[in-house]
Formats: sequence, C-alpha cells, structure tokens
Amino acid sequence: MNREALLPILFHLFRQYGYDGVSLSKIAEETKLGKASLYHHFPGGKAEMMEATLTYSQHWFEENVLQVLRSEEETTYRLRQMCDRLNDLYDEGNQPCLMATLTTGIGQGVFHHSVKARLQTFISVLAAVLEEHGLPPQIAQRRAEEALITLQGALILSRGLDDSLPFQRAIAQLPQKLTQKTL
Amino acid sequence: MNREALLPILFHLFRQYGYDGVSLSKIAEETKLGKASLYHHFPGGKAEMMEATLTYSQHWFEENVLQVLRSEEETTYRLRQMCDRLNDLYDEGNQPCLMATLTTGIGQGVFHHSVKARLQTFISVLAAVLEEHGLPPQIAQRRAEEALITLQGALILSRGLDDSLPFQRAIAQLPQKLTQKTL
DNA sequence: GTCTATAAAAAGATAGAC
DNA sequence: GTCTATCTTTTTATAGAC
Repeated sequence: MNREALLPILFHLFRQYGYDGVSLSKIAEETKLGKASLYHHFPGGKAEMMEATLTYSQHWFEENVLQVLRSEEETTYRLRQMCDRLNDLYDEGNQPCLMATLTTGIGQGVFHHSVKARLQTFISVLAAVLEEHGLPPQIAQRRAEEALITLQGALILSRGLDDSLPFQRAIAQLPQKLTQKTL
Repeated sequence: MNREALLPILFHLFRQYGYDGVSLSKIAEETKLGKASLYHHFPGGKAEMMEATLTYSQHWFEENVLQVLRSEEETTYRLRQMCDRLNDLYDEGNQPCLMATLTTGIGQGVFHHSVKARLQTFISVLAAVLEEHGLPPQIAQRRAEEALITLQGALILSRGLDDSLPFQRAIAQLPQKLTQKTL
C-alpha cells in the first residue's frame, strides 16, 4: 500500500463526513491499515491527510474539468464536456463536493484559502469560455458564478432530499442556461 | 440562565461548525457555563442540544418564513417578504444554513429525517404560492426547488469566496425569477 | 442552577519490533 | 511498510458540594 492508493479512500471519507467527522480510527478501518501505518505515509497526521486529499482532488479537477474548458473545441462542446466530468465527479448527484464540505467545521479556517482559490479559478476559467462564446465579460462572469451556485445548491438539495434528481435536472439544463441570450 | 437563552448560542455554533465541529468545551466557553451545567439543561448531552437547536430553528422558520408565505397578502408581496426573512436568517449571506451543515458529518444519518422534512415542507409551501400566482403545478414545483438550489448554492459560494455579494445578488433576483413567465 | 473534581471513552500520536 | 502496544490529549459524561 502506498500514498497514492490511499488518496481515493481519503477523498471519499473527507467529502462524505468532513474534516471533523473523520477519525483516524475510521480511516484505519476503511484503509485496513493500523494507525501507525497511516502515520508512516502521512507523518503530519490528519491535517497532512487532508492537505494531500486537497491536492489530489485539485489535480483531478485540473486534468478533467479545467482541461476540457481550456481545449480548442467548440465552446458549446466544451461546456457539455465540463458537465459530463462534473457528473462523474459528483456521481450523478450522489456524492457531495469537498469544497462545500470544507466551508463548514474546524478545517474551515485552515483550508479556506485553498477552497477560495479553487472556486475563483473555476469561475474565471468558465467565464473565459462564455466570453469566447460571445457573452459580454460582465455577463460571462455572472453566469459562471450562477453555474457554481446551481451546482453547489443542487448537490445540497439532492443530498438533503436523498434524491439525486434535482442535481441531474440541474446539470442537464446547465449548458443551455449558460449560453442562452436572454437574461 | 435557562434552556431558552442557550438555544441562540447553540444555533450559532452548530450552523457555523457543524455537529462534529462543536465540542462541549467550546459550548461551555461560549455560554460561560461549566460542562456540568450544560448537562443540567440537556441531560442527553450534545445530541439533545442538537435536537433542541433543530426544534428552535424550525420554530423560527415556521413563524417567520412559512407564516408569511401562508398569509393572505398578495403573492408577489409574500415572496418579497420571504426573501426579507431569509436575508435576516442568513445575515445577508454571512451565516450558513443549518440544514446544509447537517447534510455532512456524523450527525448526517441521525438528523437526516428532520432536514429532509424541512426541505420538503419549504418547497411545497413555496410551490403553493407560485400556483396561486398562476403557475401550473409542475412548473411551480420546479421553480420552488430551483429557489432552494439558488439559496443553498449562493450561501455555499458566498462562504467559500468569503464574499456575501453572490448571496445578496441571488436573493435580490429571487422574487422576479420565481414569478417570471418565460422559462 | 452552577460549580469543582473526576471518571470513562475516544481521538490523535509515537515507540519499537518484525 | 505494517504491526502491537502504549501514551497523551481531548471529549463526553457524571458525582456531589454549594
């Protein structure tokens, strides 16, 4: 077992239960490792596990969502691709967003900077695509923000209602909502 | 000091840090009571404190948000009133939603039923107002869901970006978005 | 109703053998 | 690289005095 193989498990636990909701015992149980083994891979303990998980999640996001948005394809195609990747990331609305999870709890203060940077990057890259599509810069920025609001809100609602349909509807409508001419 | 006076403090702590993120030491510190005193008011410990907080929050929501939605005023007036109350509840986007906080962490399983019921009630009461306003039942239901998505998402984004403007924009647009004729 | 003191359990972390 | 065992700290919870 190596650090790389642990990250998907940590990612799953942290986004599901939050930083405070995950104990080392739970991680040990889930990874089938002893606590001491976990400290071998992450000498900094839980905080380092969370840091590593953030980096892991960021890489995935960069290489999947942001990369397609920055590609040379048609703008509408890129937006649909983005939605497909987000649909994977959130398992069709059945898995929460790590960024949203980290806006609450103790980790809030510690990891806030990473969360803020990630959100800002996403908005700005998405807005660039919308500009390229022909929207005025200010509108593009607002639309990008509204897209994040819709994604995050739909995830919360789907989770709260224990029903993935709200998220599925939201993401299905997203490409059209982003590019429509009327406000 | 009595139970009633403790509830606003508990409410503040729980929605800010989540169930797992709040320790009895923190509560003791914030309320300026000893731990033993807390157990005098809440023999069931932290779980009972959370239960009481949920009830407290529910009462506030019933007597403020739901009551104006069920009033005899004009539909558009009721919707604007709702937004005013929600603006108070979330302190213009500076305070998170307890329901959203409870969709994560350990308390997730325990308090999920309350959260689900609250969301469903809100959607259904709001949809009734939109029907009364003249929207077809199915559209009204979807619009109500979209309103919750927008509210929750805007709160997450405002918190993540550490900027209350996204929430303020979202809630300002909400009455119009809910009642507009075009999809 | 609040306190001090204390107990019991869990979480976080480390030492050292294999 | 993983384990058992142990330790420290924190958290939850209770007993009993005032």
